[in-house]
Amino acid sequence: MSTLEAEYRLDYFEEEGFTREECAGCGDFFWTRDDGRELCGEPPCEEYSFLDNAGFEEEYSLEEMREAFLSFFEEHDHERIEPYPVAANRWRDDVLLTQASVYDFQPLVTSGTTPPPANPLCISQPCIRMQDIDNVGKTGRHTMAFEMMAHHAFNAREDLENPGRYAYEGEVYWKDETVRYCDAFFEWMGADPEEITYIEDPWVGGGNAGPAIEVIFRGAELATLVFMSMEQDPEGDYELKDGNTYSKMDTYVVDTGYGLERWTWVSQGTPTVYEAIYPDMIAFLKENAEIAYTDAENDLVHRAAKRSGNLDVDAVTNVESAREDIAAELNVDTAELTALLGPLEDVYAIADHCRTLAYMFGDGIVPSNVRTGYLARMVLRRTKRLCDTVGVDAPLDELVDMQAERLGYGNRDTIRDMVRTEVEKYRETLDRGGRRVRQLAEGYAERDESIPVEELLELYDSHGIEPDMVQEIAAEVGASVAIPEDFYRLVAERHADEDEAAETGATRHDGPLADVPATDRLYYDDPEGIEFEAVVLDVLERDPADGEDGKGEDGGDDVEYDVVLDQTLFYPEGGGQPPDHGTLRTDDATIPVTDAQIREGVVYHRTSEDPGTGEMIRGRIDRARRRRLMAHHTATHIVIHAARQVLGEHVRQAGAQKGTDRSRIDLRHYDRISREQVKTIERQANAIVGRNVPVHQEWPDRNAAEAEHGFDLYQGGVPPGTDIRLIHVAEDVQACGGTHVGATGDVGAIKVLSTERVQDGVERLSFAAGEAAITATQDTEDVLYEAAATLDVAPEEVPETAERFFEEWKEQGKRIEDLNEQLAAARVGGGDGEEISIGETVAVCRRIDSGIEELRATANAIVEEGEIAVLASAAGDSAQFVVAIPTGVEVNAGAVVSELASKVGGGGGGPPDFAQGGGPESENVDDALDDAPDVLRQLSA
RNA sequence: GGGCUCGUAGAUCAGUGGUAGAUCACUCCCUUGGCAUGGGAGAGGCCCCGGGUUCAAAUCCCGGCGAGUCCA
Repeated sequence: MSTLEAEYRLDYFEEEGFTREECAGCGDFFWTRDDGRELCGEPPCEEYSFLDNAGFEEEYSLEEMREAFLSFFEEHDHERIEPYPVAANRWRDDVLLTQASVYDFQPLVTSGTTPPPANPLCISQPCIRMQDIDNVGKTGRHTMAFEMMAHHAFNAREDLENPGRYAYEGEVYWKDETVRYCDAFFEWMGADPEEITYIEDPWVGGGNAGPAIEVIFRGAELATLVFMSMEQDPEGDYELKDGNTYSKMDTYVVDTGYGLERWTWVSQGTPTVYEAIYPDMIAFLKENAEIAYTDAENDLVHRAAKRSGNLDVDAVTNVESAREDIAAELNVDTAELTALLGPLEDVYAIADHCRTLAYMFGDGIVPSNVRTGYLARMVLRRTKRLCDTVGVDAPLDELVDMQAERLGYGNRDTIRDMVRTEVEKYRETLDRGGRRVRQLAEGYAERDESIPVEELLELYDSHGIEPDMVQEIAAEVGASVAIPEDFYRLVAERHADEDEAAETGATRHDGPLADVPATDRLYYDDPEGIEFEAVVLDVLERDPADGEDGKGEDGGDDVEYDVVLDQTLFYPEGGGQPPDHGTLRTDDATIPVTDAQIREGVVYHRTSEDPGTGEMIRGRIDRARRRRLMAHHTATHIVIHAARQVLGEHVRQAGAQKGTDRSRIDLRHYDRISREQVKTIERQANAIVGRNVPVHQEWPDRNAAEAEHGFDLYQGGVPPGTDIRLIHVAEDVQACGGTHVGATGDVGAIKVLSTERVQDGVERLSFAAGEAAITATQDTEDVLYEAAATLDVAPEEVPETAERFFEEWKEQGKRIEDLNEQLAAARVGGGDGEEISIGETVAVCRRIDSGIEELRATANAIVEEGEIAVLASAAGDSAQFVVAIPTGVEVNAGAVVSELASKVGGGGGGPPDFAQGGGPESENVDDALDDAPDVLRQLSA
């Protein structure tokens, strides 16, 4: 086993006269030019010493600092790269948000699968870290949004047998040069090199590891230099701090991070980072919230802020107790300090959160109740609450726009629209929640109970109502409530036993793998091709147990095969496009292909017969099926393009499935799609079809393609590789591996069939293309014609007629009710039936074979006369009874009904004055009714 | 992706298997010179849709549609 100590003995340190010291405070090893130095320089061993004592030659704004860094590295042979979106889930599915510059290059570049956009490169990457959200504003140095400036180099070992297997070759630079660049940048900025310390701090994360160095200057960690060079390996020689063993990789990556905000702050030496990075916005917010301090207060705030900046946040988890310590140190009352600092902290947080929101919405995140959309919603609501608390009355969309403008986003109108929509939704949630809580709290107040914790959890979990809000409203109506300390832990407990759903793999091929070269796929060069010749390279028998649970039309136990060819026209399932079907013909047989899957470049053709390895076959694909699939695939691109034109550029594909009869795409959008919008989308889509422009493909270098078309290329995921396939449909360009028609006119027609809200923020559009569009339209028309025939009117009269019928139906219902009452009144006193005396009351026992409504009405009428009603019916399949008792008569109607109903094999009940019941044996109704007088007498006794 | 909650008059909501309700809004009448108001009467419901259980479903069960919310 080996530790990483040797990894830090750099020639550069040697040449520059550095010495290795052990920190007297924390015991970490560090490198310094100052050989008398005992402490590593990082809090808590030392305090920030740049506050009111700027560390560089000049003060820099955020923009100036970014430019200084990037141009410095540009001058030193790095290529400047445009930042990636903050929504990292647009190119990787293991994380939601971009949290570091290296995220941009994971996993495809760091693994060597795909070349980097430049090598070496420098970048300033916007990042969002939600973990620190509670500290933002309070500690003086935490921000949720930040830019990580970085220089990266991607290296591959030079002694590899097969260097061509990685997308980059050889070493660009490694540890010595990295530290040299960092050191040089400090010097260029005018920092005193004696003050810099390089702390040894091995890095481990996500299955990778390597030596790493923290760069400390005046108490602040200004950079981290990570040398990603190892991967987890049970056989590995290096045991690292996570207890796992690691071994060296073939590729190794320089991963650095220089916090733009920190550097800007240190250059200015302001008490908090926020004042250094958003001076204008903070001034605006302070004025808007009418925060003004006297000189004495200002001085106190200033001194407190300096102390906050010095807090070690790892050690101080509780902001409250930290505040007490500061108050004690400054010799002021804690409450007074809180009252003074609270609004300021809120203002800081608002500025930071608005920047976060600008990044999120600017990079195309749409608010929703899942994934990144949910995070955006949480941040937005939190920000809105902060604004309300501190008294900022400027509309939130305006505040976010201030940051969006500063960040140079071009879609500011959409951003504002999304913020406004979200604020409105939040307001509705608060209204709804407020009413619910008020009602609930009043109930508990009346019973003089306090609101239980379970209720609080329910309010939060199911209705999004924060405990604070419950407390506020409870206080108004005089109900008590205790919020437990560990409230959010209890929430987490509620969600503890939810199981994760398994991810569906990229391919459904689950059989054994063939050891053959990648299949030559002919469908890209010959999209119209139907027939081809090929050699059978391998035939793999499938385990019947692996089969698709007997769904195959061929029946249960038949053996199935995966046939591997040297080349094929069969399109394997992928990118939401189903596989081709067709046949393989040998000299003696024509074998149907029912599925085609691809795995590691090899296409597997599913058959129920073995064509024989080594045989020459003629393949033929099902032309009609393929044409329909191609039409739907091209139509998908057209519909997305049209939807973006109609709904906005933020619209992106969140999933798609093509079919032969209909296809669907899920679109990220922050509102329901109206009928009018659907019509416009349909019109625009068909206009593209009508223009009949050629659909063409190209295979450009991915980085060139990204530079030209941006990240919106990847509607359906990011493909690996150096070159990517682009499909141009009119003005629309997408990275796509599917098959397409030759020109938009070949799509024929596009008909949107339905919209459905699949999640908040995701709308599903179903549509049909070509022949299928005609069929779908005909189906819809059939429905209309059928309805028209039933109503015996012309189709165009259907809506009006349906409305009239509905109105008449309602009228008639009322009329029937009315007549029932009249009929009931007329029945009273007259007619057949038995009238008997129960004590001093007359009881009417009568059979009326009609509906229950009529029975009830009649019973009511009889009761009004002061008489007991016992009515029976055997009109339907079953017997029904209604018993009504006038007030003042001591007979329980429920008991009577129950007794009578038992004679027809059923039951019944109801309130003592009016009960109903019945049973299935309608032939016994008369017998039961005959017994009624006895029953009444018995029960009145 | 998963969990939870909700869907009843135009609006807000009661209604735990037995005759569909309240408040506001609406219409009309009375009170007043007019307004605020006060008094009275009335109209307004496929109880989201479809199945199931039951003598009986707004109510219980299953499915769908619509809305909200929390978690990763």
